[in-house]
Amino acid sequence: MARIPQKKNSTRKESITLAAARLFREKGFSATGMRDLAGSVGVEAASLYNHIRSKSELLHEICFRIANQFTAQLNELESDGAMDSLDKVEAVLRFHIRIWVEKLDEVLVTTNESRHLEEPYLSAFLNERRVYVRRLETIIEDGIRKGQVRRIEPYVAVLTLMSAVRGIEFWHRTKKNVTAQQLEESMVSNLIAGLKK
Amino acid sequence: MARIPQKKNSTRKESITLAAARLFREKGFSATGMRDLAGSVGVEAASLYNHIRSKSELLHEICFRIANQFTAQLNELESDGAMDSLDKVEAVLRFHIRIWVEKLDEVLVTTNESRHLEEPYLSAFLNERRVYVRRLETIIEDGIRKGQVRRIEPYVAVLTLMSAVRGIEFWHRTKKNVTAQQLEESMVSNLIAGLKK
DNA sequence: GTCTATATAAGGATAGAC
DNA sequence: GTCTATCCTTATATAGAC
Repeated sequence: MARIPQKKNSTRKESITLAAARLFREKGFSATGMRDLAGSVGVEAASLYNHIRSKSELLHEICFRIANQFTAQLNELESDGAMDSLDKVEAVLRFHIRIWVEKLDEVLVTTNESRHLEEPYLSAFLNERRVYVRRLETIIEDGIRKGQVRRIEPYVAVLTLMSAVRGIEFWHRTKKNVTAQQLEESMVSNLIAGLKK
Repeated sequence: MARIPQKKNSTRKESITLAAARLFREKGFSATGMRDLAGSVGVEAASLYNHIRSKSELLHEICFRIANQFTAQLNELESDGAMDSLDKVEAVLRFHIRIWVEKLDEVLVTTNESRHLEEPYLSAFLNERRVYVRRLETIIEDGIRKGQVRRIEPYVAVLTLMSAVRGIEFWHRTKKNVTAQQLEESMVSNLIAGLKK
């Protein structure tokens, strides 16, 4: 009997991956046991191995999926010749904010637990991130040359932007007072104002 | 025979604590074994227990020492009636930057690994942090009232400032191009400009 | 105060019945 | 595809000789 094609997020493996993202975020990769994960999925630990190869594979899946989303968005953005530098920076910033708002588990695991990737994936991941940061620096440098951006260290500016959005982790615990929209606008205006000449 | 009084950072326990901070940062609390720690100190694992009670105790020591430094600086600052709000924010920001530059291991462990504290210390720690953030919000609100600070969400502003400095983690790997001074000035001007009215 | 040896628990992963 | 049972390794921490 032919298998019915399924949407990616309805497969068994996908729901395991998302449960893992949640646990890896809450307890960390090393402190999360396969028995914890099995419990949160509703099976015994041994059963997980019919769907995944190892605990490491889950981390790999989470980290590279997120990394590729960042890279893909930047690719799209850079192919747009009409945008000026400051608008590009803002677009990247808004993308980061939305990922942190919408996919907290996965992006936090990518940020905090990627160090537990096994080689050669760890090196590949770090390299992809290095390249990504350098591309953002180039956009900032371009903005400085064109007089749209203050004369600051491009590297520092990129680090500041990428790190500032990590505060969204704490927003998630107290959403009540500030909506996602307010958060985004407040953060964007705050950070972009700091760049403008 | 009387013991000679020693400076705190020359005791055996202190050097173990600093070695632990380094390992906890690099590998995470859970993934760091007592054998790893013993190896980096130069003894067998069992010998560590003549100086410390448990692995948890080391984490506790690291986290509360840093947390208390932040609180103490804020206490000092707030007792200065002559400073206006924006200057207070800048002073806090500079203090954060310097801690991240000078004590990366300990502040990163405090930030990333404090979740592994045992109760009741975990609750005490989270509460201290909550209070600290609220006090910073108050300073920002004060600045808005007095017309020195743009009308943004105080909570978002505080999260943004406190998170932005985390980028310094990556600066440590590439110090060569940007000095600590440049880093501090670039970050301060960038972030404070975003707040000013 | 440090060592070797070990107690005790928990970790990831596999075998094989159903 | 899920289960029970289990292998094997590693973990924190302790006991007791020196």
